[in-house]
Amino acid sequence: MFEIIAEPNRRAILSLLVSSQQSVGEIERELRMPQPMVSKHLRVLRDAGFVESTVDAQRRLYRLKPEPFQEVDAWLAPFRRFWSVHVDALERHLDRMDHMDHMDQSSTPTKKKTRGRR
Amino acid sequence: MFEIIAEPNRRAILSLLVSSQQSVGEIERELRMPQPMVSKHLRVLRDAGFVESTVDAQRRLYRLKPEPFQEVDAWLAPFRRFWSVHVDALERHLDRMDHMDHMDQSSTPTKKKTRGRR
DNA sequence: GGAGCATATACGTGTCAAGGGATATACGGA
DNA sequence: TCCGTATATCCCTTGACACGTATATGCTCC
Repeated sequence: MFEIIAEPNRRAILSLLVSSQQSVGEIERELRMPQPMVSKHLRVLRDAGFVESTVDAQRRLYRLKPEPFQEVDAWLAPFRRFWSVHVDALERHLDRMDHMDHMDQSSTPTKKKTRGRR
Repeated sequence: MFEIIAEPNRRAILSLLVSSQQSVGEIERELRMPQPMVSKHLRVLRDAGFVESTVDAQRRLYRLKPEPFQEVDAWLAPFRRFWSVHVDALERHLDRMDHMDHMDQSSTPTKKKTRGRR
């Protein structure tokens, strides 16, 4: 699944499809990519469940499917917990600096603090 | 960046480091992976900013860095909007079925609805 | 039914990176 | 200073995949 989105052209195609469904020809024009390459990448994306297609005469319209993205999100979850801990630590650190600023009135013009409290 | 996490062994290493920092030898043992391979993957991860290391005598302790994960999360953001729309659509669909259940008291024992409202 | 467009597949080629093993570097202890 | 441990780097081979070109399939309209 990660191998799929590791390919830049495939990510470009996915980004295109966020706004709305597109035909192969539209993708080909917008990404300036030879048509067989578009079709092949779409094939990979479809096999991996990232997109699905419907037939409209000779055209095929491709649109996103949510499931794989949710899986990526699920993989990311543990790390998200980890990095928010770090953001909290940073916040605490900055809070301490705020306190030091309050105690030290000599006002050496350091960093401005424009953070809001939760 | 996606190429980095596309490699299964590297994802395994990252998952290991979620709980706490680890030395190369510990990773080697837990993942049953030859040591040069561990070092090489760690090198890639470090160059990409996913991990950082500190020296402890002959040991090197590796721990996660949050930034690249936040970038992955940022990339995922537009798609998250997209898939929550779909979840909402599903919710609306199920809500409609709820209404139909209420209107139709013939109570054909279909799916139980155990969803909560937000 | 034939022409033309839209899309898919087949094949050949080059590149790049993972894996394995051997070896180098660095540090701590006797 | 010598040895053992811990980690990093080097070399080589192999496989996978992206890309380009050529060709096949399928549909619409005249």
